[in-house]
Amino acid sequence: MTDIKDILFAFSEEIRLRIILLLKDSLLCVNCLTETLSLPQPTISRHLSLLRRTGVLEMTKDKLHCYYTLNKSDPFSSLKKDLTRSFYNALKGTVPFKGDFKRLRAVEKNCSANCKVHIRGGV
Amino acid sequence: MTDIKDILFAFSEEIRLRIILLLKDSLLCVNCLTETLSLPQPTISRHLSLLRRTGVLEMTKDKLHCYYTLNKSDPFSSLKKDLTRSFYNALKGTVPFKGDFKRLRAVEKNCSANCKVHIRGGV
DNA sequence: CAACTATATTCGTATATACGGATATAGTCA
DNA sequence: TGACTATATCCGTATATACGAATATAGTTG
Repeated sequence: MTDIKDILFAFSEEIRLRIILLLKDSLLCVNCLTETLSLPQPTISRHLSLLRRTGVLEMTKDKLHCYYTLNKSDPFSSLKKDLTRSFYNALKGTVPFKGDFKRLRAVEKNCSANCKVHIRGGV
Repeated sequence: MTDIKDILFAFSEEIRLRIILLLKDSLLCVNCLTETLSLPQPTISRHLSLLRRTGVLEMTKDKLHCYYTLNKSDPFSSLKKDLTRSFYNALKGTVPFKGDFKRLRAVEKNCSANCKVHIRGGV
């Protein structure tokens, strides 16, 4: 049921875009995202929930942890992939995104869950 | 001064996206856009003004008419180009965009200004 | 069962946005 | 100059959005 308005909305907020780009080649738990972005956990959860409703992300549960990653199989997935790649290429070296990637590397070292960063073959 | 938030905002509204895609390979006056989209003229002007402030569009005046087209020379232009192309490829065949292109062809025939549609070498 | 961890949701508030209608500006032409 | 055309801006209103703090849910472990 995702329509173009939902996609526009999903990609139109900086925090959501930071989340999308962090998940571009990774599978991360909510806690890693929260720490990487240094934002309140409810804020992250709210955005994750919206991105999931919109079909941008998908989530899998494993025991206590909820892992989020890009949803690769939905009607508009090629547009979402394009947008993700476009934003990634344009922004990976800029504030605040560059810092996000750097912080993620530190955060995931202390993570007790099974997050995976830098998955090959991402968008 | 355009920053990423402005770009996100500019591309996040359906009417604005319709305008952007109509201007992808064209140079159009406000009136042609208004008629093509069948929306009140102030609505179109407001969105055009925002898109210009954000650096997505540029405008040139010629006598009575204001012509809008994509702004090809600004800091984030490659991102904007990418986004435009991504949206165009994904949406050109869908409602309401497909109808917009069709209506534009009819509208520009009766246009007394010097609009140019389907410029080669667009984004 | 109790304490703990991970995540989601609710609630109230402040702010932002879009819209239509009316109006303003400004150039053109008879 | 007066009528006309093209476009921009103002204004009030209705709606939507984000946020933080508090709270709820739910699985895990001692």
